[in-house]
Amino acid sequence: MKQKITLKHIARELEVSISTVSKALKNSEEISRDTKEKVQAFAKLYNYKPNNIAISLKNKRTKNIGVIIPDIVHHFFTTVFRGIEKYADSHGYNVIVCVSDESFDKEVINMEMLANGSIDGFIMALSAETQLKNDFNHLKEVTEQGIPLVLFDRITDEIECDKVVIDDKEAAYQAVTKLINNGRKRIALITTESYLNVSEKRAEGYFEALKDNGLAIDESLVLRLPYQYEDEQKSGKFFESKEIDAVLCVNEIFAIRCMRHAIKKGLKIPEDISFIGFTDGILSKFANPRLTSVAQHGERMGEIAAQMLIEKVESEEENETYRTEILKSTLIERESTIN
Amino acid sequence: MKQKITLKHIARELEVSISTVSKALKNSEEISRDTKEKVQAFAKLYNYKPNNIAISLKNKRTKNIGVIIPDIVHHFFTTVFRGIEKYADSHGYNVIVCVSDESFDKEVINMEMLANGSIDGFIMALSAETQLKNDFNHLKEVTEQGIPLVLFDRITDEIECDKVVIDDKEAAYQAVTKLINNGRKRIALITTESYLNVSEKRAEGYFEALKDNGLAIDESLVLRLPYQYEDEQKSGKFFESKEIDAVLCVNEIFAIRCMRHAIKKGLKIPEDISFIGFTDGILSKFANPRLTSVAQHGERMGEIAAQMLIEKVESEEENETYRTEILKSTLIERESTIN
DNA sequence: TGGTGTTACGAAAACGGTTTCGTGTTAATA
DNA sequence: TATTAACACGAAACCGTTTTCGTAACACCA
Repeated sequence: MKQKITLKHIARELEVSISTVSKALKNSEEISRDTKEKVQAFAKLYNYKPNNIAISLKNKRTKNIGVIIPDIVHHFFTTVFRGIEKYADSHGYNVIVCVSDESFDKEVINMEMLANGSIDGFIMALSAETQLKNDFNHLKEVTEQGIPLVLFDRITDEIECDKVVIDDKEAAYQAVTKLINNGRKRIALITTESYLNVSEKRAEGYFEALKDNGLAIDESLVLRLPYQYEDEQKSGKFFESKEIDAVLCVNEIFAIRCMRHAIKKGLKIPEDISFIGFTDGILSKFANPRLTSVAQHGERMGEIAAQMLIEKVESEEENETYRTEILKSTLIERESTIN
Repeated sequence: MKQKITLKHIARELEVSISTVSKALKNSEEISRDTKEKVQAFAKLYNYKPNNIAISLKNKRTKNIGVIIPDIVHHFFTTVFRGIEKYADSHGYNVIVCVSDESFDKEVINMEMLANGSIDGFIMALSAETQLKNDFNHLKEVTEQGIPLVLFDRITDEIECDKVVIDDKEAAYQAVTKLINNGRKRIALITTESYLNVSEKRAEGYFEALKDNGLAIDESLVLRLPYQYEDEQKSGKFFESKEIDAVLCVNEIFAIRCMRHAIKKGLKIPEDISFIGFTDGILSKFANPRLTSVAQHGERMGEIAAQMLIEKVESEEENETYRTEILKSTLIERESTIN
């Protein structure tokens, strides 16, 4: 087993001091040509690479970013993660991921773990439970310690920090407006049961668009489903019993499932009933019919989050100004709506 | 900004030595009841948490696992990752993810980066480019340094280390056999162009099943597509020109796309033509018709990989025995085949 | 010859912990 | 009373770096 070589080894071997080796490797002016060449040659020969941990301890900078997300088998989060990783990697940072599993406790534990020196800053999307409990002390503690934090998608107003979101309300508004312009009158909203910031925003946009276009708000056209629903009974009944000519779903899975119900009922998509989903993921693209969907530009979101974080991490002064970046979403029109 | 408190602070405040504080916090026998209580109370009050980096440096153990995968926006890898994260988390380990983006160079750079002290071991799936180049020096270097390595899914025989795979060949064999038992005679294989270990194995199983069942091997029924293909021309033509009654696809995207071609051609699934895909992901489940697919049990795979790695990391002796775990895959039958 | 300035290097502190070993104080024992 | 053991703690080394500061050796100049 080849042992990793350290400054100490080089120093001993070349009969110079550790400081000399360290300086020689950094091409310091202090060291003579001869010595530098000797040291550098030796280091290259034995493939010396400084120990990251030691450097982290010394510099009090780890070059690690902590990412905490509710789930990883989830297209949108994965997309954001890719953006984060991409930006981080190209700027010399590594990414440590923790999955909160929508659990408040796991979120807290993971944060505390990472906050003890493992990372230089956090990027996170709140777990459903955290949003429900409305308890953000763990975030507060971290920011009070001066650890930069960037929130994305699932955010809260209670914490002052940088944030990146998409214009959920606006996106829903536009989507519903489009449906109305296509002549749709009875537009359903399929949303989540549990309290999620984003779902609420989308619902707001839905209601506002109806109102602004002079359509009555009919609460019976709003269906709330469990976030991870497997049981199709509830949505099945909904489709059987209602007369609907368009549907806005807050995610693509809801949309795909509901399209099935519609097809089973004998409805033609998009002629009899139109569908628009959120999260323009793999399902929207490959569904049959292909689903018109609100693209959230997750990768861009991740890049922006990473950029915001790294800027804060690397800025010397404690900049107490935070910004919230609002990304424009895009409606990707496909076969489930009339063009 | 609340500064993080260290042993030194506590020692100064309580007018004892750093060693005493350290021992008191670990409930050492050496320290008197009084002192221990005093120190522990103080530590709790100021919410003292040891610095991970310092501990890592001292122990030469980071409690971090490095995971290098070709892509993260990819259902199977994500699933494996979830298994890894889950097991790691429950055993006190954090996970650092790097994405190789199917690039050899990125894989090498990321590995070297992490190998300098950041992690205790690696779990990885090789990039396509690495498999093509057949260059595994970076893996060799790492293992020679005594850093444990577990390979999953995209593996190589050139490196001695723990491995986890599914029985790709067997799975393909079973799938094709099933199609044959359903009376299918002209079974196509849609696979990848680039060299991927797994695709080759699946092709082997396909051929062997045909042979064992007395069906002629017709190379014109094998279609090779670029890994990330967007252009549907090639597969479109293939379906137009061939008489086929069943298709085995090495991933679900290929399957979904090809089902579209078949439907467009006026074929009925599964009556006229059956489809089986690999990677039982979200697409298989929600496709229309739902796709019969080989479940690779990614999460289980990740758990096993993590378990193997952590065992190696924590075992004192340099155990030079490696094992290859072969997971059984499962054929999930849905609407795209006849039951 | 004494003073000054370079040059080239080493000692040591620091980052924040853990751990070994030495030692002063007290109490028990011969 | 002298010896010994137990107790409770501190000093210091160590992990692998970086960086500040001190200084030996030499050259140069007046």
